[in-house]
Amino acid sequence: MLARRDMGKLTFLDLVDRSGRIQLFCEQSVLEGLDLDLGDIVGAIGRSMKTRRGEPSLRVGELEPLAKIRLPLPDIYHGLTDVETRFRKRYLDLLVNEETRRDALLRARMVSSIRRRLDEQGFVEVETPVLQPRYGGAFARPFVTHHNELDQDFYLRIATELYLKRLIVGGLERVYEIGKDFRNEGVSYKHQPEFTMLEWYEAYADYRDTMARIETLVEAVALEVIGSTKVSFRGADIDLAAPWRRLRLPDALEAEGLWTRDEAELRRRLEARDVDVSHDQTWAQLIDHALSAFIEPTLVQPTILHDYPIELSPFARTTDEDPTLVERFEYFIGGMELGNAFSEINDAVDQAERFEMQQSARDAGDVLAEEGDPDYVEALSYGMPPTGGLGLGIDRLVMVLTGRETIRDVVLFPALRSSRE
RNA sequence: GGGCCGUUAGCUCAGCUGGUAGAGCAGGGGACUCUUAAUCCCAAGGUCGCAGGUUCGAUCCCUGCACGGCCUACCA
Repeated sequence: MLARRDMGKLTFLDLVDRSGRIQLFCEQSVLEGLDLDLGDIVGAIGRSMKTRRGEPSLRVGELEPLAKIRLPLPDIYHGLTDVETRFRKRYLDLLVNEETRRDALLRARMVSSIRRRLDEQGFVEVETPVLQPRYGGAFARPFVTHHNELDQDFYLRIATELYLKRLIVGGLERVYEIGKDFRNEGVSYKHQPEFTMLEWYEAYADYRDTMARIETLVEAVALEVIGSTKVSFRGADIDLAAPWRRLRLPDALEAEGLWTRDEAELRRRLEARDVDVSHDQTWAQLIDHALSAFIEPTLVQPTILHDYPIELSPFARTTDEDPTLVERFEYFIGGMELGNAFSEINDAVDQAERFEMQQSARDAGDVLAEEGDPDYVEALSYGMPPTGGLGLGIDRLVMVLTGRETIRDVVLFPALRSSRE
């Protein structure tokens, strides 16, 4: 019960639930002996009617209190705007801000739409370990925890990649997982320490098949969930309809005058553009930096950026034309990376060599470069079919579909520092 | 990590040049049989984020701290 208008012997109440709002029309006798406050939960039985002003209402015959509010509700008219309170007490945000409720439901519909479509396309949903003895599948710092009985440290997964591909080795052929990944890094409008990731792996597919699958998936999900492929995000009008623009990464950098294999030269060119490259130890890190500073922000309409340097991509197979490039793409919407995909390396020897390349990068000071995973290499030794794999940041797609500008708005309980109370 | 900004009643917000704080909503009491941000009357509601400092006097000026926001840096 979120509004009450007393007219002497007549009382109008607004009852709100997930399905919307209905006005209750109560005569004095119905409310006799009841102590009703805004925020109370009540059940009402009555007949539908229209008031003189034409408002559809329920003429209440019986009103039953179901739950008593004990603390005052935030201002219904102004809503709850204090950002910190909205995040810490999301239940209040949901109670008084309709858009919050709407977007929470939209997220749920989006995830089930994705799930349903993948299921229909022959994918099998699986669950892989969150606690992993070694972490991999992404360049990120992990959270570490400890198992007492086993007396062993575990990492909270930064990706599901390496376990899912073991399932491809095992013959499941099309698998996916939707779950939380954990990365022990900074927070921003598009980063949270725990976030929801979709990864799928498809045997007998390559990155071109995967491009088609993701762009048609996003298009279909948008149509189903918001009824349109057109969205407004961060001040831009965006059309999610397939096919998406394709752009080779070397071409994109070349157009900016930033495509060179010469590390020192690339460093000079970036410095000339006032980029702080002091933290970048390797050519790969410099390229990555150039990409995020000069290319990513320009990719507002959905864009598939493909053919990455081998140094950035320890799990992607090389292109047929150029052994220094791999069959990998990232896709961007609204100047934000939504996900990453590639034709997987399916040869154990190739994979072992890539881990060695990554070890060299670590030795050169890139602390995020992949550590090897001998157990994974062993799995590949039993033969993995050619496979297309993809990751999708679920939270970020929710941002795009809802038009919310920060990831904290699409995660119900975002990570905040504890307040000392 | 750095810079800037914010924190006043349960909520939304005022508060001038330093003189111990106001409103609306919610909550309490009252009037009203068609309201819908209902209206009207009455009363109540405060560790001005926390701790110091300057001052005769601090919500206001200064310092530190906490939490939050934006930018930046870091970051698949």
